Amino acid sequence: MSGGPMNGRPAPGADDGATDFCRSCALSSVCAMVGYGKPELSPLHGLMEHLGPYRAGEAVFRQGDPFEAVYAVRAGTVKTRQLDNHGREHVLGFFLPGEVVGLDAIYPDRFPCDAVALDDAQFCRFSFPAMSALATRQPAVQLHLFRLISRQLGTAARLVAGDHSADERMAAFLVDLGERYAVRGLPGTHYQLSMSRSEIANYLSLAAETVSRTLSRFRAKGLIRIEGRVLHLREPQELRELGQNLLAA
Amino acid sequence: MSGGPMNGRPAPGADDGATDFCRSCALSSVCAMVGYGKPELSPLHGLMEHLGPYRAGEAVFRQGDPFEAVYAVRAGTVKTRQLDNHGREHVLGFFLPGEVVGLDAIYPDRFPCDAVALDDAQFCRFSFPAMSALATRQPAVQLHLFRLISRQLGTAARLVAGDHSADERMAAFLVDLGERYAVRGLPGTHYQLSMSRSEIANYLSLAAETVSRTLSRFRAKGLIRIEGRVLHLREPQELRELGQNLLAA
DNA sequence: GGGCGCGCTTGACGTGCGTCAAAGCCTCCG
DNA sequence: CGGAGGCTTTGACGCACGTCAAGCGCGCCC
Repeated sequence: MSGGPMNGRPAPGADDGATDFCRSCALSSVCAMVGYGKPELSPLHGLMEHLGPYRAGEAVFRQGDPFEAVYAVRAGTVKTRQLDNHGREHVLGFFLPGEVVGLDAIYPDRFPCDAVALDDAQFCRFSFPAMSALATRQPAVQLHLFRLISRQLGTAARLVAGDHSADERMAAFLVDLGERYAVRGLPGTHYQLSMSRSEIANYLSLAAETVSRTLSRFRAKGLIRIEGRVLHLREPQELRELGQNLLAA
Repeated sequence: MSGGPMNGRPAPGADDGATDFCRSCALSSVCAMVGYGKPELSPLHGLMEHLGPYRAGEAVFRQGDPFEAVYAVRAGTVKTRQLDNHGREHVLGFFLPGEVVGLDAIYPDRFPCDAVALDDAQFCRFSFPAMSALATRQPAVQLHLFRLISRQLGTAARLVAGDHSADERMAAFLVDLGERYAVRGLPGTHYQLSMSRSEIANYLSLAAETVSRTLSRFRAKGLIRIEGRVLHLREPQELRELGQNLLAA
């Protein structure tokens, strides 16, 4: 399953083999609700459309853009980032295939951050008005959306709470990424870090040098193995304990 | 206005004079929608009920409790906190009158944290199933709820992003509190800190000593004045600049 | 009223991580 | 194939903030 290549650019609404992938998407229930895979129905038209591919570095949306839709990652990886009034970048998060970007834009009605592809990436764009309308007719969809936003809120809160050492942060980051891949059916102990060290550092509020040192220390202890940008978690359990205060129960 | 005592324990659904206060509540539109203030309708029954008063230190809900309702602060102040697996407390947030606690419980369907009164406090408890049902019938309520959760998400994200000095954090904290009071129609430059120094410290990921020192320094610079637990912002603009990277635009 | 305890403040000291600097490695492009 | 520039690693050093400790003020309760 993990080896299945993503089809280049499937026709929207068609049963294109990507439904395999879609099963693990956070918005799959929305697509299912409107009859995805049954092209003859296809009320998906106007609700969802495919976007991309984007190249590494390209922006899907930008800070200040009016909010009209949320984006499910279909393939590749994205980061969200804000630029502060000194022009410094702050990485808010990384999003893997199956995850949803843009939920923090609902309130201000504008995107509070850029979303930038870290590698070749594709998206499913869900019109928010259309999805809201669907949600009023389908309580299950409404609840699903409530839960989706609430979940990100819980995650964010956990990260805010407490000052944590570089080791804790780094271990939690690696385990968290692994678990998020695992949820989508990919190997959770063997994955590609598509973000640079300094992006990781920025996200974790550390210096890039500290990230590098910490990884070296983890490697020396036999906790991980690194080959280029591919990461092996050799002692996931031990890493999990290191980062336990930052991780979900 | 700030001096007006809150009625002890008004009858649910009755127009009890608290409607004045209610105008500034984040869930006022929900109450308005079901005809609050028109006792003869009162479908509020089953949707909302009054809770309290609670004494300082009492818990409104606890980590692990099943999620059934969200709570709007009616009077007083609450903190939310988690206990990690070493038994250490992590303060997640403080909630003022008019603000809503418990939105992060929707996803896990359990409260991820305790909510503890910091002083005498009262609440409006909104049954979540009832509110969801209302939301499917009233798209405006649905949107309002989406926005409410999304707003907290944006706030949390801003706090996560970046490592900030004690001065930045502290200044942002004070200004933020002031602005939140101001939104509810209370003086934003002259308010009571109902939380202890160590609770502030915990929330900001600082040591209590650092909070104390930072406040002393602010006082020495003439930025604030402190009388007991009452705080005056004497140079709100300067404080705002100090903490600008942590504050909303 | 008097003593006890807790919260707050202030000082002295230690340390984790940021900063600066230099060197190795990979990629891309001429 | 070779050079340049960016990413990564590693070392040396300094600083902001945590930790430890002592003293103070206030409220609470006996």
